[in-house]
Order: sequence, then structure tokens, then C-alpha cells
Amino acid sequence: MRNPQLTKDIIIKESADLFNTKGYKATSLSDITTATGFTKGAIYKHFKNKEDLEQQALRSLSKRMFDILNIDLKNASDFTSKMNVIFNFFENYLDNPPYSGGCPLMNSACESDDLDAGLRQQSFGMLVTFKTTIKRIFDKALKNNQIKSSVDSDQLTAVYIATLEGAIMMSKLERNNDALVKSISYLKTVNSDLILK
Amino acid sequence: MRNPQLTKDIIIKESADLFNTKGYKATSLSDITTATGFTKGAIYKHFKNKEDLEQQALRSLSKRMFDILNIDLKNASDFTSKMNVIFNFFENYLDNPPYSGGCPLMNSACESDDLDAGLRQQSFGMLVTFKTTIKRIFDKALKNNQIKSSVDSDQLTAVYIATLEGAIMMSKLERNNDALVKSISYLKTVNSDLILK
DNA sequence: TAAGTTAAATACCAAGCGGTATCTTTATCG
DNA sequence: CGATAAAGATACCGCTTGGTATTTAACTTA
Repeated sequence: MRNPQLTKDIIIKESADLFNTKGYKATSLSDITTATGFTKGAIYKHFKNKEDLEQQALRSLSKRMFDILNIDLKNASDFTSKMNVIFNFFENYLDNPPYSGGCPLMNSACESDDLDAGLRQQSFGMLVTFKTTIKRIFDKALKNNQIKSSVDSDQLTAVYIATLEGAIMMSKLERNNDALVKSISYLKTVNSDLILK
Repeated sequence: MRNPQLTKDIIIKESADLFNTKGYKATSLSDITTATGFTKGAIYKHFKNKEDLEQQALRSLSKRMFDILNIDLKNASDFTSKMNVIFNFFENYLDNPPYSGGCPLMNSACESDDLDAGLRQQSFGMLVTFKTTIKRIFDKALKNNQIKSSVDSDQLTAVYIATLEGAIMMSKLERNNDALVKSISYLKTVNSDLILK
């Protein structure tokens, strides 16, 4: 039973997890062959080279993240509940993560120096998507007079993302979600101060 | 003219910069030999192995960071000016950094997965030092009634560090200090709300 | 100055890397 | 069915990696 598409999906999924935990450059092709059970022949049938695989893997991680977020965001009606979708997503990062190894955005951003243009661009696009997602929530709430009109959505978007990403880094390093819980709890109080009653 | 100590210092300094920009695993010994002008023989005279060099390099980066911070913190008297030392330090990260490649704490934290115990521990210690530095500023201000007694210094310490680190990641990825400026500007308003007049 | 010691250079090694060429197997379709 | 094409396995390649053994050069001290 052969299934090329399934093969490709498996390679992407397994390598994505490896990349996100071990790092992109630190993950070798033999790591991927042992994880997938496929050989190099199969990998190079579906991907031009390792960098191509790295990019497609990161794209799949990005998709996985925003798919989850968007589904839950669709079901949330007002500002507070939408923000809670974001917060819940990150609060589950350590205990029940959609992928292991922490945030793919931060991981790829940290690793992609000036050399690796493709991976960096992919990572950059992920940040843009993330910013758009958050900013849209603020702007909609502004438009509907749910939050104070003085709110600077660009600034708060940057602050929220920075805080969440930084907190993930800390929690991963400390191996407990203390920083993540503290940060999210703080952002919730900030949030509630924005709301018009 | 031979100077073993100078040789060791040069190797540490050059490799530290390489590690912080290219990444630890991604930096090869030959990268270091070409950067320093020394040969492998010299390197292995002073360091047990590459991991040993990695750890000593990170330690030197950590020292460089906190040396700068502590000098300026000593000259700052009150809460606001001490916090401004922290903010100024990070605001200069992109334009006039004490080391290139972004924050060594974040870089090492991201790269050190479960495998690399030594580097992770070093990175962890750096986070502890950073937390202690910030928390001490809050606690002293609390003790001297400079800020509101309701301030949770543990929580704010986590939030401030998370925000600053996350903002560095964003600014590095976006190649401008927009996120960093926005985040620090935000933290300054938070700060001013804490102060007792 | 000669002997001893340490710093650093040189030369070498096995192992693993990403990548390719080739071969075998499986599916597709007239 | 038999032919064709695609999927995937196998075997191989040149190169780089971290690391070591050995040699040369420089400093120290008697």
C-alpha cells in the first residue's frame, strides 16, 4: 500500500516536531529517517533539499497553530472571550501543547540568522499573521465600542505578543509554567481595564 | 610574544560572538579558528571540548551583560531611574548592542534542548540573575514606599522580563526596533502608574 | 646557556553530514 | 495482461565535523 501524499505528510509532521524540539540545523536527515521509518530516497523524492523540508515543516507548524486559534476564535463573540482564546492557547502550551518544543515562531526566529533567508522569511510571515490576528481583535473591539477609544492597537499587539512569547521562553527554560501563568494573569487584568462597562 | 591568558580571552570573546549570532551548534571549530587566527591546538589547550567552550562563552556574555547593567544601576538612586537603566539597555540592543546576535539569554534558552544539559543550566542561571536584578528593584521601591504596596513584585518581574525578551525576538526578526520601542514605551507607562506621588 | 615546560601549530582520524545515482518495487492504465 | 511511470530503498560520494597525537616553537628557570 503506497500513498505518496501520506508519506509526504508523515515526513513533514515528524520532521516538524524534530525541528521544533532539536532545532532545524541540529536535526539531521538520519534523525528524520529513523523517526519516519522512510529512507532518504523517499525524502528527496518529495523535497528539493533539507532547506525545502525545513520551510515546509515550519509552514505546517504555523498552519497548525493558526488553524487551532481560528477555529476557537470563530466561536468567540466578544472581545474578552476572543482574548481568552489566545490566552488559553498559550496557557496550554506546556501541559497540553499542539506541538512539542515550544513556540515555532520563537524557535525559528531565534535560529534563523542572516544566512538562512528562506526560513527567516517563513518565520517573519508567521509573526505578521500573529500580529494581524491580535490586532484585528483590538480593532474590532474599538469599532464596536467594547474597549476604551484611547487604546493603541498597534502598541498593545506588540506588547501582548512579546509578553506571551517571552513567557513561553521562560517557562520552557524553567520547566514550569509559572512565568506563563503570571504573564497571562497580568494580561487579563490589563484587558479588563480596557473594557467599557 | 606569547600570552596564554590573552589567547584564552580572545577565543572566548570571538566564539561568544559567533555562538550568539550563528548559534552554538551551528558554529564550527573552524569558524572559530578563522575568527581568532588560532588553531585547534590552541583551542584544545584551553578548553576541554567544544561544550566547555560554549559554556564559558555564554558565561562571559552573561557577565558582560550584568556588568554593564550593574554599573549603571549603582549610579541610579530611585525606582524610576533604575528602571530606566534596564529600559535603556534594551532599547540600545539593536542600534548599539554590547554584543551582536540578540539576547544571549534567549538565544541559549531557545537552542538548549534537553540534550545539552550544561548550556541549559548556564542559561537558567542567567535567567535567575536577571530575575533577581529586577525583583530587587521592585522590592526596594516597595520597602521605601516609592511604589504602590499592591505591587506583586514576582509577577511584574516575570512580566517585564517576558515582554523585553519577546520584544527583542520580534525586533530582531523584523529588523527594526519597532516592537522594542513600543514595548518599552508601554512598560514605562505601567511603571509610572505604580509610583506613589 | 642548557634543560625543562608549556603554548600553539600541524597532521591526522573516524564518524556523520547533505546530497545523488542507481536499482527495486509498487501502482496506474491502455 | 504487459508496459510505463512513479515511489521508495540502497549504496555511494565528497566534505566537514569534533577530537587527538605528535611536533615545533617560545618562555621559564637553574
